[in-house]
Amino acid sequence: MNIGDVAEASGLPAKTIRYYEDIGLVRPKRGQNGYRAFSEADVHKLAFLSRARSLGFSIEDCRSLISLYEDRDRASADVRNIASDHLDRITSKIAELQSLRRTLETLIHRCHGDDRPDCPILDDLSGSEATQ
Amino acid sequence: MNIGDVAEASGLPAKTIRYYEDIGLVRPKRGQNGYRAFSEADVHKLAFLSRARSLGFSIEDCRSLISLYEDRDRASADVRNIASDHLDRITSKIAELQSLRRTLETLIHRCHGDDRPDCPILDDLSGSEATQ
DNA sequence: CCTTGACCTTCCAGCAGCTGGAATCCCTAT
DNA sequence: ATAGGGATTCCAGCTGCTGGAAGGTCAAGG
Repeated sequence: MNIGDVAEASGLPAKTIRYYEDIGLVRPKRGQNGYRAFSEADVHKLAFLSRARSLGFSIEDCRSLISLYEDRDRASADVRNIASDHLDRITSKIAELQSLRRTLETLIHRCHGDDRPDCPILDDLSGSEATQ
Repeated sequence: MNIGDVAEASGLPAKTIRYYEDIGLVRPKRGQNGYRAFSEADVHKLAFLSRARSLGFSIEDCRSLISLYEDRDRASADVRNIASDHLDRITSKIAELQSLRRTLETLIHRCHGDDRPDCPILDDLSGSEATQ
């Protein structure tokens, strides 16, 4: 299977697949013409990567997940730990963004948003203590 | 004022301040010794940047915000638009992360997390349709 | 006067995870 | 023979810094 077909099958751009080869996530064979020749297992792995990346796992997480996937003697706890850590990071990111959102909402709410220069948003940014 | 003092005063690392000069956000003068010589206005601007960045505004947003800040004839609507767009981006990012979080929570919840290899998380990633 | 140490300078490289583009090669069909 | 649609490599760039090397500067102490 050539890279274009694999791209279609896995949902990843060809560029990304080449990149994944670069960093050692997949190791397709090569034909006589120098083209990458992907096996079904390669395609499956790339689909796995596509799904894991879409769930926000880092490349390094993906590396670990794949090696666990390929290890028939794995402990599911190892997988769960990776996922839990990831979940924790997402949870704190959400909290952080929600805090930003609250602040921004307050500032935007206070600003008239008309053609006059008076602006509580800029006041806040410039450190004027005009809170209220 | 030397860069170290400004770093302290603005809350930005010296490296970052140099970087901001590189990309034209500040333009401190230079002393005979080649050291950057920051004015009070520079320090104020850097504090502004520090605050704006901590609110998640992009560098390009900051550029716009600063030019609005320095424009006495600005319309507060322009400021508010930048902030609103930013807020929208944050809001959709939050939604995206929350959706990820729900998925991950479900998967993690289903996984025993013991020393056996059986793992619904990997099943999901590998595309097995074992939903349930 | 010399040294030490804390500062400052520039420049180059690297982080994550791709993505775009150029130059070139290969394969198939007409 | 040629045209097109693949494929290949390699280099650069995105965001926003950050670390590190190699060197210049300054103030204080011996």
